[in-house]
Amino acid sequence: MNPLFHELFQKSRYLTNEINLTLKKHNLYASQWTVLYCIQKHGEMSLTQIWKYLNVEAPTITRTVYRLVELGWVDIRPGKDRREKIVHLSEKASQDFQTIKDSIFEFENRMVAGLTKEEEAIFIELLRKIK
Amino acid sequence: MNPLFHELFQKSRYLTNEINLTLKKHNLYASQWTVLYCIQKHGEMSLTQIWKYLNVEAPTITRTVYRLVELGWVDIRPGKDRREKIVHLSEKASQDFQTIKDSIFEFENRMVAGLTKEEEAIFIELLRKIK
DNA sequence: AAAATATATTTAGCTAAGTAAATATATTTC
DNA sequence: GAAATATATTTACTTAGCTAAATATATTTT
Repeated sequence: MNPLFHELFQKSRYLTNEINLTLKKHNLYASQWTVLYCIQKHGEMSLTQIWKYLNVEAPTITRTVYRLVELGWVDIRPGKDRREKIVHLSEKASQDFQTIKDSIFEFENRMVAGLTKEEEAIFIELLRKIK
Repeated sequence: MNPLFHELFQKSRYLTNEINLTLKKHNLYASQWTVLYCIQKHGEMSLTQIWKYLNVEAPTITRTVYRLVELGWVDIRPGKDRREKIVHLSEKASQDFQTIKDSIFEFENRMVAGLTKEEEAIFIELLRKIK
């Protein structure tokens, strides 16, 4: 395999594992946090809005959101369109949000500490050229 | 989330999906191909050699290799150390290998067509700085 | 040689992605 | 307004990674 792809996949796996480790103290997994973050940013969202925004398939979001409901991080209410379900952060999630966001922020900064701001920009640019 | 991480995860997912699409005509999945490629390259390998080389956990390789046995891509024989299992390509896999390798090669080149060789090198270098 | 430790693999169970097809409700077309 | 089509969500099942703990065989220590 082209080393570029090999390295990219390895790093992606490494980073999700490290994020999971960081989130462990908050009893969250990476994908769960991604959904929480996305909902917090947009106020409240339907399932469809979430999966379209995150660019994953619908069943993935159904599953993750229902797990988040079970764990008490989000609540679901019906929308005006009776097909759709609107997801919003629970009281608990709203309270804990900033603390969790801070640990993730700290983690992310640690991971890119070896890159200058310019290199970060170049990296993203190159990443976008792979398609 | 830092856009760098967001883009990296998205691209990683996009690429595995595209590789799966490319491999579909050969009735293979990305991770199965990765294992086949690795075995072909090294002649034959024990399970431990495979997972250490690919940098994943042992149970992941156990599962993938046994699926490959079921599908007729690899065979397993005992090693001299009676704990270990040696995996090698089947007749079928050896025959089809070059064709599959060619489609993957074609796919990879298409994906990096937007980058110069120099940019590829820079990309890998930056990727390695994230840690 | 027996006990302790190490290594190779497996089992069980979790998150996380995917596809294909089913179900329920809305919207559009005839 | 009924039929056809579209949209939102769910269900069932697959690959693909992970951790923790079990099992079997080797190696080292005592």
